[in-house]
Amino acid sequence: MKIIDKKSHNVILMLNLSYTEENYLKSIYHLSKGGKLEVTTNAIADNLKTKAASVTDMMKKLASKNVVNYQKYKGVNVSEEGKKVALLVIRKHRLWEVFLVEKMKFNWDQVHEVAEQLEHIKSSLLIKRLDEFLGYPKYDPHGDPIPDENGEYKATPQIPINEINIGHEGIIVSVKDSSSPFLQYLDKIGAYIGAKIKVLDKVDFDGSNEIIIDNKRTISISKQVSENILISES
Amino acid sequence: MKIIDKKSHNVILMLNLSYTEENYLKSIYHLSKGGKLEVTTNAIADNLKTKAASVTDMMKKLASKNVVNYQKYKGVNVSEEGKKVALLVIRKHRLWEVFLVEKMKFNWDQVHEVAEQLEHIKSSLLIKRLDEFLGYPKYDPHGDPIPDENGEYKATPQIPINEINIGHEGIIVSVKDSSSPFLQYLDKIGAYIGAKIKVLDKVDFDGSNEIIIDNKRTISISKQVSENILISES
DNA sequence: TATTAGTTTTAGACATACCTAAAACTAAAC
DNA sequence: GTTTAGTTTTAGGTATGTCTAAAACTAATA
Repeated sequence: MKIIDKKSHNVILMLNLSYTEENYLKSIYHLSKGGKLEVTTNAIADNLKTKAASVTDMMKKLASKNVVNYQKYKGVNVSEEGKKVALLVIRKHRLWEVFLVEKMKFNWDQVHEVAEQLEHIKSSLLIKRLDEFLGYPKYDPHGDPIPDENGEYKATPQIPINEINIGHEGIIVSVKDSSSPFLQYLDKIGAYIGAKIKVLDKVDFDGSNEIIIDNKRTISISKQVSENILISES
Repeated sequence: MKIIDKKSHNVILMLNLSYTEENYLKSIYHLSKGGKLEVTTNAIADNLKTKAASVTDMMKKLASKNVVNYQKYKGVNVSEEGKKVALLVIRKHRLWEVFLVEKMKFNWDQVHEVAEQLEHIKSSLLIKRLDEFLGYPKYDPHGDPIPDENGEYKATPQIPINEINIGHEGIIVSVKDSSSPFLQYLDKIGAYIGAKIKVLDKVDFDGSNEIIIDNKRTISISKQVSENILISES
């Protein structure tokens, strides 16, 4: 269906994609790292827990709708139009995650399944109002950036704790050292991906940092540890 | 799938009904006035804008899942289990409508379409928290009662304005017609759920009613309009 | 009671999204 | 250049929910 936007007089393609088609686009967008890499059939099948043959069928359909660029045996990627769809779904997913954690008091590990459903609700007004209601958040509870209405977002700068200034806070998004002893140490102190960290104090002579985790647990971590925990500042 | 409820030790049938099946149950529940009347195939087809043949197919399927009582040519009704499903969907629909109006600043006439989608989100925790977040509302923005977790609600005696005697007054609790044009008309004349209405005069020859809204605005409404505004007399 | 109009069901198709199994293709090893 | 292992596509089939057209049934009228 082609409709004319009365304001811009541009031709807009009204894409009415199914829940399933939206999920495929989102998967391809993620696997291609935002459209940068070609994605294989098997990678999509693994990601969506389906079979390669089903993926091939869907690629033909999405190609016919011009939301992916697909050539037999040559892999697939999102088209410009498909990228917009994927980014809108991601925007909705992450806004709903913020809503669930901030307003519905969900834990960060309870939000994903429900957000997978909510991301397909079709109402541009709702998304606009939800964004406003939540105070135009830039990051979701996992520290991932929320695309704006135009699909634009800045990649999260990931900063080690030792580079965060006193009083600043953020979310643990990654670790540099993923050895077992280090991860066990993180577990012991109650640090995990998604945990909220605030830097309370920095000790000059040994480079250690005093931090509070999830506004609950105050702890001092060594310079070495603080260099290996990456934070997305908020 | 049968699971055992740890608290009650009762066997619970985990019904995983589709979006479509839920809509059929809701429709049958409404058309049967809460399970009181037998519902015909054509009535369901009209209500869901589908065809009688499709309804028959679905009735067989819902009967096999024990959520409706169905006998060929004899009409259909919700079973006890089906009634629970229908009431949960209605509860979710109405809670989301309150959310959209109170928190998302939607107008009355904008909520229905979106609530039709949101009512199928599967998360009992979300509904519990949403209910809490909204302050345990008893009525939706159209004045319809919201069933509690057990599916119970009290029906308010709702009387159309044309049946209210001269000099009597009450509160608008609901509307029969919830089409966009009608809701916009109500908005225009300053009528809303919760508004105080007093019937000042009734004109016999055309059935129109002269009313005063909130002791401020005196207006004449047609017979048609007065039949579609429901009042709780006080 | 027989007819008939309207309702409901059945039969057979279609689209979506999935599957398995076999065929086609790619790319790397020999 | 062949072989081969792995990937991808095709072919054909399944389940869901829809449809049209025809058959079956109900209930009201003659």
